[in-house]
Amino acid sequence: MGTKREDIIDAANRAFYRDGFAEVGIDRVVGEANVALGTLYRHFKTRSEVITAALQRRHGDFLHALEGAGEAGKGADCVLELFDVLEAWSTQQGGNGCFFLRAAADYPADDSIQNAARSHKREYLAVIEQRLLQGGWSKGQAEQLGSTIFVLLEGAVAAAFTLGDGAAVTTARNAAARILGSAKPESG
Amino acid sequence: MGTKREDIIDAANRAFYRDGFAEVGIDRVVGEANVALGTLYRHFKTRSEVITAALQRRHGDFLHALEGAGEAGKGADCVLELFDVLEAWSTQQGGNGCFFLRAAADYPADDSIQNAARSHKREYLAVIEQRLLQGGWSKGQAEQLGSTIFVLLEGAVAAAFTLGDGAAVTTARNAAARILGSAKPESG
DNA sequence: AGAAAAGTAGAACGATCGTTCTATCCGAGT
DNA sequence: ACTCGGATAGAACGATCGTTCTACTTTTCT
Repeated sequence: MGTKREDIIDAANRAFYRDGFAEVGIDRVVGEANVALGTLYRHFKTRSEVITAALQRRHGDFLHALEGAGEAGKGADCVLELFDVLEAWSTQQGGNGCFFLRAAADYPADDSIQNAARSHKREYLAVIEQRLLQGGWSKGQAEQLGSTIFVLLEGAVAAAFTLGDGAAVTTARNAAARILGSAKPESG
Repeated sequence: MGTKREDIIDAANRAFYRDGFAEVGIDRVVGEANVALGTLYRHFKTRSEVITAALQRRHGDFLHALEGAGEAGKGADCVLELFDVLEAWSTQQGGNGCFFLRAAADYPADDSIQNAARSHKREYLAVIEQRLLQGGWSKGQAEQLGSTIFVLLEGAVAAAFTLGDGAAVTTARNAAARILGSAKPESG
């Protein structure tokens, strides 16, 4: 059905993520989506709605990628697999940093964009904590370790963007492994 | 002398960092700088030059803040003080994430902006490695640990922005302390 | 088949934006 | 006193952008 709508959202995701919100306009999005201008404005009331839809779609895709791997792991492995998913995801997307942070920073006055970014990060953190619980850590440990893993994952995408390669994800993964190893679920 | 120029750069830093590149124009900068439009264009040839100057100024201020603290520490302390400086800096600036990453993401086709962001991060990483050397770690350890500390620092500002409070910096600092503790310079 | 909905190409509009220009004014230096 | 470089306010311009509109064609549904 709404395949045109999906095309627009896909194109918006690619264009905005690759070239930045400041440099791509609606015309670039319709051009990359192979869609008429009127079609976009039939599906979305405003540019802000396009961006919000792109964020929501990316959130769904990312969560799907997260849940598609590492659910069977035990101990630290099911947490560390988050880094593997992130590395594949980041390089596949182009390694231009976190799309949600970029959108939130560019449109601090846009409530729907702020909401999309905030709720994404909340759910992301929740997934991390759930993996820690699944790995055998207690609820209190999961909250504490979850924040640390979250910082490492966020730092990984930021550093990968800055340094231009995905080695930072491996660095973050190693750090996470060391920290998880020194706070084993058996010993807590 | 060039106090008007400084006013413009200051205002650009505040406005762009607070409200994002997509939402603030040259008129907002001149308005916040209490300066005439012609004055801005006497000092800068283009908007891109204003942004680049803002980045360079912020780089200088940040490095100055870094070098102003923790130079006397020994061992892990002189590295961990980077987190303390970052926390003060981040909350003082408003906690809207890394200005350089945001600029680099928004203007991927602007060479001077890309250069300013890239060289900032390079120097930042160099400061971290220098602190590790100062703390007694070997050159090889400094490079390896430096990447990890860098990831933690980058993750700290990103997470602080997302979660809205500075607790992420403390989380990152604790993680850094644990990692530095398990790779003591005496034992390497 | 026929009607309703969705899509297309492109013109058009109003607003905004980056940039330039004009005219005037102020302050410092020989 | 006269000039000259920097500052000011604001008009002006061309480009772009987001959004709407028109006219036409295609798809979809019953």
